[in-house]
Amino acid sequence: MHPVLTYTDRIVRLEPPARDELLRAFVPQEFPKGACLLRAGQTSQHYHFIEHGLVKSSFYKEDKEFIMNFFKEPILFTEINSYLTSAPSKYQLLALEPTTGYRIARPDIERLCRQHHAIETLFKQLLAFASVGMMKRISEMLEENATVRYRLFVQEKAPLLQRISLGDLAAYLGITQVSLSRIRAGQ
Amino acid sequence: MHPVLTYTDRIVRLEPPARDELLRAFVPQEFPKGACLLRAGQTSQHYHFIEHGLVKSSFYKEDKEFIMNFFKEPILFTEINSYLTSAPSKYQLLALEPTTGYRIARPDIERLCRQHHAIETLFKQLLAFASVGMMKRISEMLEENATVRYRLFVQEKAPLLQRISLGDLAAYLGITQVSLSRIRAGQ
DNA sequence: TAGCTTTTTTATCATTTGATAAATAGCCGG
DNA sequence: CCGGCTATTTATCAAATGATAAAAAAGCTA
Repeated sequence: MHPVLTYTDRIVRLEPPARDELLRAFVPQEFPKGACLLRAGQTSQHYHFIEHGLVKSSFYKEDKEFIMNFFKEPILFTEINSYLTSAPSKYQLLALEPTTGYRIARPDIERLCRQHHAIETLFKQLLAFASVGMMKRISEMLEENATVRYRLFVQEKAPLLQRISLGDLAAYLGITQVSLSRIRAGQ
Repeated sequence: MHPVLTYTDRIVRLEPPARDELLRAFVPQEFPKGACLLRAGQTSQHYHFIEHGLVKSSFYKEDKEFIMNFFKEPILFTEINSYLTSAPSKYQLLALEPTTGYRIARPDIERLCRQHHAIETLFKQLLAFASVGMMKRISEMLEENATVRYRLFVQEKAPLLQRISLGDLAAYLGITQVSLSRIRAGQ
């Protein structure tokens, strides 16, 4: 089965016409390590499905990078803010590993959401997943200091930990890499 | 026109059958100041429409309160995490002012979302708004210190500022009330 | 208005995190 | 295997924030 359908089947059941039309709208994509799926300043016009690989969503503030999220296979995602508001993105999407997958353009998504109620349900569910994740993130940033947030990340995202640099982990935790090194050393 | 429809009309256009059925599912609600719309530990089973009033979503960590968000009229919202996962809520919803409005139960929402594509679109849009807001929040917490986050709040949410205590603002910013007082004093 | 409670401010000291620089370790291409 | 990158650690000092206590201000109610 097509990897996009393997993924969407676990979220919502699509009838054959919806499945077929959805698949026709997805275009294969391939990115070497370090390539940008979306540059800051561009508008997010696609959802991306990652079949293999890892992508980070990040932005820069005065030469310091901060990471909003990591997206690893299999996942269907986009830079939501720019996608929803049509504003230029503050964030870039950058492949941390050689990444392959597919993408679908917003006009196709909007048309398919209008034509097939179940596809609208699918994209609503994607927003629901994103909301749950962001709420957890905000909650942790409010109540836990960097040391605890680091431990939680290690506990809950152990497989991801093997694939990202400590610098990127620090940028995700919202601290400097030097601070993270200190935390790892145990004070 | 019914205040719920005045609100939803600005998000998505509903046809008369959908409008009527939607309205029939909303039940009037009234809360005095200090009342709980949802207690921590309960499962979030409703969306709430606030016609007049103000509600905070917050949780406690070792006697310290942290605030996830303020919801002021007019708004249709819920504690999303518990609503979506059916898990007991970590968060409470508490009226900061005498609050009036309506609520709609999850089984009704699910039925209406199945029956009326446009109602599904409406609730998808509510998730979209929530996502945009949370992304901005995460972004700010990563890149700005408490002083800047305070200034941004004052700039962007001036009307809300008049209606909440400094203690609640500190709990929203993720700092102690004493720290916020120091920030306001200007170092 | 007096007295009580709650909110906000001020002060002091401890802890966490940042900035910077330098040392060490790891990695990769020739 | 060497040399040069890049990533990570260590060290030092500064800045931001927390914890605690107490004072001052504001609000409420009898």
